[in-house]
Amino acid sequence: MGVTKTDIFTNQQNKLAMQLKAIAHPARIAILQQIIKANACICGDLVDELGLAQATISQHLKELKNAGLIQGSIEGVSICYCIEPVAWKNLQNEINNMFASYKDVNTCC
Amino acid sequence: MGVTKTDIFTNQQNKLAMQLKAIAHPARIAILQQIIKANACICGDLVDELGLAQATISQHLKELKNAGLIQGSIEGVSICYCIEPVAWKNLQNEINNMFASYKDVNTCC
DNA sequence: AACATCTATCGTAATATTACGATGGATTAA
DNA sequence: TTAATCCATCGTAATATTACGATAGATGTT
Repeated sequence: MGVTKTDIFTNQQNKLAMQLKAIAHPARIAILQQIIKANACICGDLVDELGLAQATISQHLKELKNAGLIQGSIEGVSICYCIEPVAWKNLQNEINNMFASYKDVNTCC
Repeated sequence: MGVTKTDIFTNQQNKLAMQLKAIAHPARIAILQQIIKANACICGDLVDELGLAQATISQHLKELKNAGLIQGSIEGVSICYCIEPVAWKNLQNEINNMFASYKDVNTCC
């Protein structure tokens, strides 16, 4: 027990859950917002912007990267992160579809 | 340690993270999809539809309810769940804003 | 009242997440 | 080369999540 039963769900459901989970943390939301806002991808600035330790920020960046939502490239001594456009738009579509499938006929409850 | 530092983030960031976390599980995605599909809110049918124990489904429903995304009403001996329209649309907007704020200028990384 | 049905909750075990200090590897500057 | 800077990773403690059996409460049926 204690582990999610991914085998009884579809690949689509598992992937969507995995990517949503990557976003579902205030620090990672703040990181994404900062990356989007600054466009010219930030790196260690995130440590100053948010009030978290460097190791913690690095860990959050790793999760966003593992989910495929951001990408990083070496920029001199520091590392530059930015949105991974394809995954970002795919996720946007998946979420849109999910929300759009709900028709507010409200004939229940 | 081990607890999310909500105090250093905005209410908006915390709320969005909280609601996204509620959705960020394949079982809860499947539950939401089923509720939307059936419209006429299901209840114990979810236990049959998904391959999870009744206690587990009930726990997932509770989390969706705590996040304000669904509502339940007593329907005879069983309980009928459906989408909470207001929260659902608010969340849809919040997510849309987040994704829409990204302009694919790709001048980095 | 007695019974059946449905669901919420309790208790619990296994695992995952969160945060941070400390350390090490890579790159640039002196 | 030496020192400085930046970041990833390791190790770890505290807490949260996930899943399920067992049980209890509520409603409907006989």
